[in-house]
Amino acid sequence: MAISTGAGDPDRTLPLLWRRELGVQTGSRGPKQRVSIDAVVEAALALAVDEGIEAVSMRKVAERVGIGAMSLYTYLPGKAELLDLMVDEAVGRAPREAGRGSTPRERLELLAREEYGHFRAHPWLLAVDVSRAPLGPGSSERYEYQLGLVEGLGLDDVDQDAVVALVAGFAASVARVAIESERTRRASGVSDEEWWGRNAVVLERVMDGSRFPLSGRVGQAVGERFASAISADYQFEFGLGRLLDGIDALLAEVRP
Amino acid sequence: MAISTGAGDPDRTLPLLWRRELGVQTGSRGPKQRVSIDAVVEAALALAVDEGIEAVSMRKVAERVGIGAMSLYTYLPGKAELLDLMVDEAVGRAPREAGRGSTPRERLELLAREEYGHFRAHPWLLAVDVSRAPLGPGSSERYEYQLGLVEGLGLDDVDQDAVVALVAGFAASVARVAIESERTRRASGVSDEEWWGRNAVVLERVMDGSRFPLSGRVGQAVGERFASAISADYQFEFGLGRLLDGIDALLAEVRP
DNA sequence: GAGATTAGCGTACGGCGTACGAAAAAGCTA
DNA sequence: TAGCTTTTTCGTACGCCGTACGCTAATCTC
Repeated sequence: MAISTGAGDPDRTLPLLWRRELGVQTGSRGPKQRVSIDAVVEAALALAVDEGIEAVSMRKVAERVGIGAMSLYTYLPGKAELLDLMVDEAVGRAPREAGRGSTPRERLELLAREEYGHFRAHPWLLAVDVSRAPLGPGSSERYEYQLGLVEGLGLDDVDQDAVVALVAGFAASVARVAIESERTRRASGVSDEEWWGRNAVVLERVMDGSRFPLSGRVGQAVGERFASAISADYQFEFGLGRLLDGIDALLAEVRP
Repeated sequence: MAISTGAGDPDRTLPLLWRRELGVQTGSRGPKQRVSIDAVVEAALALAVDEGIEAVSMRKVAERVGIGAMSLYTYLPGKAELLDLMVDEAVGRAPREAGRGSTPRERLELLAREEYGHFRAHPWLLAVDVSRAPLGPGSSERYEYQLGLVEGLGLDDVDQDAVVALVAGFAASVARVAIESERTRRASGVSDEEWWGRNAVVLERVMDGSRFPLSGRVGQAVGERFASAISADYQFEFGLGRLLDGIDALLAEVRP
């Protein structure tokens, strides 16, 4: 399933995202709301952490906050909007310490580590399709923070955007494979060794030496060097080094 | 949603993936199967292309091949395995022309363009969580092909793996944002201009000039330069340049 | 107090993956 | 040829999901 967001009407979603800035517009008549939107979002976040994003259903979220399932719809238009709020909240809580780096390279490296760590700590985030999610305070603040890391380096505006997108996208990309392999390992309840052992019987029948020579050699080397658990971490370190080298070359050209 | 795969038992999935190499093990007694696994996979692929991955349900796939929904379970253990087969099939069909590049840099550039183009052409692929998906013939052949592009450059086995993963991961990462923004644009049925116009009312109230100065300036520059449709394409070109610069620097060090 | 408004929520609908078991088809054995 | 065994087919059903609809009850305004 694609846990997707962004399908909601922006006219409905934006005021929800910026609810703290705009103030809650609740009617004065009728019964008071028994809980708050923040409590709903918080419950959904907790549920995602505890049981994974696919366990976040309207019924379960409602149960967590102590109201009926359909009562949720007096707080939110639907599930898509709830996911929007969850994502913006989580993005807004990512650390913002990369400004401490003393060189541009160091700042971008810290940014990449921050993003990587945040996605590893909140794996459900990458399982939500966020396509043109309405701009909320969390993602806006993070974007502003990221741009601040490359301000004044001689890059034009478009390339400032491109650099931070490149670094953040790289971190998300590696985090995604790390998370996916970790989740499957957990779900299957089988260690890497046993998993490969069970595969070996079939694979050896099929991979006669001549058909996949490089894969056989390289796959073995990778497998020997790393438990696949930490293979993603090496991917991250290796890729980050290359990426920062490439960005440094650009910065050297444009240095003001 | 996370349309997830890899939950299946590899003892069941691997023989399905390598069915052409191993031969189909169908019992001789009883009724003949009315269709083939290949027909099932093909129908699922067509369905994913026509209506998107979230429309791929067991009931609809069965209807497309002309059997009852529950009959599918005599071909496959479940939906997870069907997704495994779809992904491996689609990956195996990606073009493999990057070997024509005359320099390592050129080959990796072609690889990135190939991957990017393939994901753009088969957007449903990136919506499937493939975590430690059992190795099938399609992904095995592609991995072998990718490794061939960086063979003999002086990289050790582990870094050969890391380089191709970096380039392919980058392409997938940019393709993902391109696809997601395109899908949302289509789903909302609203042009970029109109979408921003509807957001502007709320955003202007909230983004007083002082809170997000960089975002405001850069966001405007990006918006003016690109319709957001082609913004991903610039991200790709920009990122690819930096990435290849960084890899080139490494290759210059290790050149044999 | 009367009326208007709004939150809460029970019920229900159409979708999903798939467990279960009956029916039917085909080959093997006697 | 008759009966048995194996295997495919598939109708029904269960428990999930998101959410449309409409009633009840709480609370403010007049």
